[in-house]
Amino acid sequence: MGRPPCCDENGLKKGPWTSEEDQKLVKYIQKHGHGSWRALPKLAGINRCGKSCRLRWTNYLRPDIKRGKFSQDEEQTILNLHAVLGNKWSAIAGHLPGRTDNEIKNFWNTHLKKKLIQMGFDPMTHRPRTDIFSSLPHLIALANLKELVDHHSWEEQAVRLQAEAIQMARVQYLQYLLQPLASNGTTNNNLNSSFMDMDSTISLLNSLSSMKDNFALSSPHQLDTPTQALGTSTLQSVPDSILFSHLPQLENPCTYQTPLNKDNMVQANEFTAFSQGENSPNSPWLASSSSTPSPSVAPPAETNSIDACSTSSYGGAPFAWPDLLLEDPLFHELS
DNA sequence: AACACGTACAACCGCGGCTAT
DNA sequence: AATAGCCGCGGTTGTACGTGT
Repeated sequence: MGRPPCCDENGLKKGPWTSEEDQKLVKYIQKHGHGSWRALPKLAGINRCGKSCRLRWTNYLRPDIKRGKFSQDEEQTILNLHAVLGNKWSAIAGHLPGRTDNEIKNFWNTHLKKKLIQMGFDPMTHRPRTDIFSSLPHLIALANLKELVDHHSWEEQAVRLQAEAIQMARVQYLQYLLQPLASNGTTNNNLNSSFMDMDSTISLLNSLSSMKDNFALSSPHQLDTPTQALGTSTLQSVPDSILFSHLPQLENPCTYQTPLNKDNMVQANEFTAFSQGENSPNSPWLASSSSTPSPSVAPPAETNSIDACSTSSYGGAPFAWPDLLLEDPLFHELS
């Protein structure tokens, strides 16, 4: 429709509010209520647009606003709600009395988002990230831990880290190769893509766990999936040069799109605990961890659909390699 | 002390939903 | 049914303040 912005009128003030303007606004609303925001500025004697007045009132001047730092409980609630609702700040604010959507949004962008990223989680999906660069802090932490225990040399660590990075790249590339499978003519794309993500995650976990145990780079995992069909040991045969030449093609490799299915929950929780580096009592991803009961929010729809799935098949759909995969030279090297 | 850089947060902008005409 | 206008929301920007060099 292209309605012009309400603040187009010339002569209306913008920018920071003065205490005088605040007083006028508070006084007017206390006496008359805000009524029509568009009409309010004139009636209150404020040289601003109604939108600006509404924002100032709802985000700053409202008497029921709780100022000050967010408590641990509030932080936990925001994390929980964001995992379910996403960036629905007003909906999240509805569960936090006295907090405005703007305040929560700012708190998220300046604190919580960074916190999640530092912990190796995708702040949008709340799931572990597997792309190499976002995982580097974990790899380094892992190497440092190992060093403390075993007193191995820096050179050994470097070799180990390099090997681990290559291993992760392999997993990532495999995930990239398998992406078309998840959307290749079957009826339940969400279901299939969840298998892809889970398998890659488990392969990655196995790789890291194995390294932790004996510096071996991988161990085969007993899952009846295409990932297993290729096998992590087969992955070891991928030449690094080919591998890294493919990496720039990866599109958003860190995103996990679907929840884990219930049959894989044990592995999923292990991975969650592992990824966090410690069993944080405040973990938003562990069901029993919250110190306060989570608000009753309906789970996302796809969570329910996953309940019906099984780890032993792809919903019964006949399996075939997609053309995109068959055309890839690396696929032929792998198989 | 001066500067650069990072952080926090208030405020603005533009879009879309809803409602009245 | 189409249009116009209001309101609320989410994304982005601007700026004050803090910290490190």
